[in-house]
Amino acid sequence: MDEHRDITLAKKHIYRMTPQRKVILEEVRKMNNHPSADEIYEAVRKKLPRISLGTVYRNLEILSEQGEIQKLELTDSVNRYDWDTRKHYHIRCVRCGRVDNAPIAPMQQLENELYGATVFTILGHRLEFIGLCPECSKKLSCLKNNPPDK
Amino acid sequence: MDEHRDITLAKKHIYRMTPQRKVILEEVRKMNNHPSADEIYEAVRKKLPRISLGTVYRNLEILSEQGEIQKLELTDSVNRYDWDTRKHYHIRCVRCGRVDNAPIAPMQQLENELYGATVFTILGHRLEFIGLCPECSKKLSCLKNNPPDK
DNA sequence: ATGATATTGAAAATTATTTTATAAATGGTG
DNA sequence: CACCATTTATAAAATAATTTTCAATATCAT
Repeated sequence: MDEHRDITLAKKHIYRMTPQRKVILEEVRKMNNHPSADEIYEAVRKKLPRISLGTVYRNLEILSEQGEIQKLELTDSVNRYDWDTRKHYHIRCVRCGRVDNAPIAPMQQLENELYGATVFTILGHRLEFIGLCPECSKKLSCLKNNPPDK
Repeated sequence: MDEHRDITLAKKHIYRMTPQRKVILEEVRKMNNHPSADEIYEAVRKKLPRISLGTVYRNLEILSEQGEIQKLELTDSVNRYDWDTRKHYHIRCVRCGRVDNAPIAPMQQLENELYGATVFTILGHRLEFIGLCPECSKKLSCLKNNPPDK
C-alpha cells in the first residue's frame, strides 16, 4: 500500500561484511537463471544450514542497494536477482516463469521521446518481453494436437 | 509461486450479467486515474453498499479477460485497471504511485528485433516509464534545500 | 417456471515479503 | 586486547494484496 520511497537524506548506513552476506553474494554470482529469493535461500542453505529466509531477503536488498547485484522487478509475483548489474532487458516465459536475457541493447532514447510531452520528470524505464520458452512452446503445440479434455 | 497459466482448452465459461458486474464496469469507465482494486471497491460501494471486495476482484478479472477493461500489471505492488483497452504505455510516479498514460506510440517492432536472437517465442512486451509527478517533484526540490534531518 | 450452473458475500487461505525482538557478531578505538 | 556502539542474525509474527472456499442465491436458456 505505502510503497513510497524513503526520501530522507540521512547519513549512509555502514554495512559490515558477514559470512552470510558473503555466501549469498557468491551463490547469486554462480546462478545464471535469475533466481528468486527462495531459490537463493535454498542454495545458500547448503552452505549455511541455519540461515533464515529473512536474512536472505535483507541481504539481497542490501546487496542490490550497494550495486553488487541487480534486483529484477518483473511483472511476475516474485522478484528475481541478477549478478549482472549492467542495464539489460529480460524475456519471461508466461507458462513456467523462466527468465532469460533479451538480446537487445538498452534504449535510453525512449525516455527522450517523452520530454515535454508529459508533466512527469522521467527517471527511467522498464522493458520486459513476454513469451514462451522452447520447452513450454513444445508442450503447448502437443496439447493443441491432442487436447487434454477430448 | 505457481503462476503458470491455465492451458486447458476446456469450453469457455458462460458469463452472466449481474448488477455487481455492471456497476463495476460503469465505475471503472468513469475513472481516469488507473484505479486499484481497492479504489474501485470504494467507488462501487457507494452504489452497492453490500458488495464484497472478493466480488470486485473476481469481476475485474473476468472483465479484463473479456476485454471490457485492461488490467495493468505495473512494477508496483498493486494492480491497476484501465477502461481504455487500446495498447498504450504508462508512466508511474515512484513516490506517490500516480499513473498517467505515456504519450508515446506502441512499438510492435521491438519484438521483431528479438526474432532469431532468442530461443523464446515472443508473445508481447511491456514498457513502463518511471518518474516523478509534478507534485512530488516539487516536494523533493523543497526537501533538497531544506533537508528534514538538519 | 425449471433446472443447471454461474455468482455472491463473508471469511479464511495463500504467498511473497517485511518487521520485530532478542541475542550475537563486527570493527573501530583506547 | 578489551570495550562499546552498532549492525546483523535468527525465528517468529505481521503485513498486504489477492485468491479461494463454501453455502446460499441469482441468472438465463429452454
